Amino acid sequence: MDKKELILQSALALFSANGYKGTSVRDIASAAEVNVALINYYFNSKEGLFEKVIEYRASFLKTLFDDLLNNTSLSPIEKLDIIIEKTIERKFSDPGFHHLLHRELTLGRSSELADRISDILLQNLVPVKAFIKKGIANGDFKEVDIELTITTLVGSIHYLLTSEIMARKILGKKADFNPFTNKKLIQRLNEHLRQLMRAHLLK
Amino acid sequence: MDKKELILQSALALFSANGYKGTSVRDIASAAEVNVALINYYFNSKEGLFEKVIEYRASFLKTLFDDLLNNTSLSPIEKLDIIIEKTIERKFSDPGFHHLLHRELTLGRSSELADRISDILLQNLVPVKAFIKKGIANGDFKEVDIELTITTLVGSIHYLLTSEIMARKILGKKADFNPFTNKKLIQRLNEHLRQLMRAHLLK
DNA sequence: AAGTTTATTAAACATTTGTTTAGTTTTAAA
DNA sequence: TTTAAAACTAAACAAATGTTTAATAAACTT
Repeated sequence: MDKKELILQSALALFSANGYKGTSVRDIASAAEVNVALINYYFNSKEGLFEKVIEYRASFLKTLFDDLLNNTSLSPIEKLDIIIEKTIERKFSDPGFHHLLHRELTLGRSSELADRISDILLQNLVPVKAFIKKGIANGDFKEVDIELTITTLVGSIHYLLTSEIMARKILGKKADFNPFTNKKLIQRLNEHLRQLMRAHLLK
Repeated sequence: MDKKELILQSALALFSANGYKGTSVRDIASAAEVNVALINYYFNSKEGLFEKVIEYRASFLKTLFDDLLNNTSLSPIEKLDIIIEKTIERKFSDPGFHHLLHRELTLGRSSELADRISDILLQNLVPVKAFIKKGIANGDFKEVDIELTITTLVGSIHYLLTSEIMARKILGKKADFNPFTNKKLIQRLNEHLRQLMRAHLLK
């Protein structure tokens, strides 16, 4: 198999689990079963690899709301439900990667990287913002604070994914409960956010 | 001044800004202007210092809702507003420390520490949970998903504090806007959450 | 004042870190 | 098949890491 790809995969897994500083290039090389020097050969530096890892994985995150939201056969409520569902799906599909992004974002590190990461996180929010704005203009929605409404939507999901231990404690579950893979929790979150957003947005 | 305290203060600032792995004991010693060996003398190890730092700062976070929520002269709506205000205040009072807690929580590190951190974060949510539960039983509130409602409240605030860059982009602000200290933003967030929670909870 | 604990220090220690070098093997083109 | 580029490797490098040691200074105790 392509060793370059193997390095990217191993690095993604290790960075996600242990953080950037918590992962050594030797850890990565060992996991990918390649020579350490190959990392510098392909990616110049550990930092270079890190950037490529984010680029590599970020492409999976695009869910392209645009088509859905421009579909005129759907009611605003139906569109809202889809937004909620897709946003949950995206975050739950890889909590580790989201942790990675947010961890680096909260550090005082290179603002160029922070800039790129925040762009990745934000790209899916732009069409949602436009959708709510349009809904208000149409009179479908109440005059809410658009930006903070989006923050609430994403923040609710994100906070539940903070950590397994945290989620278990909030929900009052036992140690055998895995919040990151539990289908019932995903459904429960969908119902909560649908209810919340309906009450918040609809007149 | 007490050198032990100086170390704790410097360590808190550096761990908050650069993360646990991103901070060396020499960085801390240098900032506190003490000899490196003093860290091990007082705290045995870097890890030991880290735990003491969290303990040291966590005590500031207790806002004691209990008194407020047991005050019968306040209406449920007034209590709700206070909860929102105090929760925002607490998070905004030290975003760096919250970042520190959450960063370590998302890592696969020692689950004993993760346990303690999640307890710190959760301690203020317990009385809120009881408050909503009581409100539902009284008929003041709708039958909402209590745990996820709390998640929404805290998650909304937390997400806005993810990073300065992120907050600026979400809100469409320029580089000179500091979301962490901006009083207007705090007020705006208060208004948003009041509106949101009223629509969500009240019949 | 003598003795004893506590506070503080400079230096050394053993690992681990990311990176480079200089060489070998493999692949592919001419 | 010769040649050149690409892929890969073992070893070494310099710097940074957390921790310990052995010694000294300061602060109490008796």
